[in-house]
Amino acid sequence: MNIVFKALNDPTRRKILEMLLNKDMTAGEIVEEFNISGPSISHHLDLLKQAKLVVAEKEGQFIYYSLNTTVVDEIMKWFLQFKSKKK
Amino acid sequence: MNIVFKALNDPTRRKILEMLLNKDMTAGEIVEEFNISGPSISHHLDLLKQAKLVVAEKEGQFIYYSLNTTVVDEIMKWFLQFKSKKK
DNA sequence: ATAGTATTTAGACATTTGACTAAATATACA
DNA sequence: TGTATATTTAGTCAAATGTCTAAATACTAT
Repeated sequence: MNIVFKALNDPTRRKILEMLLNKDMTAGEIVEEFNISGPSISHHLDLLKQAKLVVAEKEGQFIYYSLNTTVVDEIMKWFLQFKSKKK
Repeated sequence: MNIVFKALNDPTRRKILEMLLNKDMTAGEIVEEFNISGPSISHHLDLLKQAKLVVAEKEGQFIYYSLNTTVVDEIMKWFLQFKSKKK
């Protein structure tokens, strides 16, 4: 839980998640979308991976990143308790 | 948006939100629930206030904190785009 | 007015974070 | 084998974060 909120607490990482909504991407393709060095993006991807928000799959010399939306369900559950609050 | 994710990225602050689900509380009452100094809790409350996740209302010498769940709707919307992802 | 309670503000400090460059690893291909 | 490409790991550094104590502010009541 902690790690998920941490992973989401960064605009770059949230942007990456949104980009992956459209299509799976290699680390290199993701890097091209930002004015941030490769190693920095790699670090962001690592955090997203730790939070299980993305999955990495090696394909030849590329590594494809894709969304793993199952963790979103868990987070949503946490938020839902606030939605059902009686006023 | 940024400030909301930031506010949520701390176990103490999330715990405070959960506590406020049950009842409105004064800063002092909240402090009693943690092994953290008053000023530190005050700072956490300030962040939650900035994110508009809580509302503070002065009542005599006390300040009552209560949930403001409308921001939750906005966050939920952000998460929903990932729920509707086709596989 | 004075003292006591509730809370915040200010300032200091250690830890965490996000960025960078340089180096390491892994794969592809000539 | 040797070189180019893709990506990560390692190490450094400045800025942000969470904690604390001390001091300031605001209200209550004697």
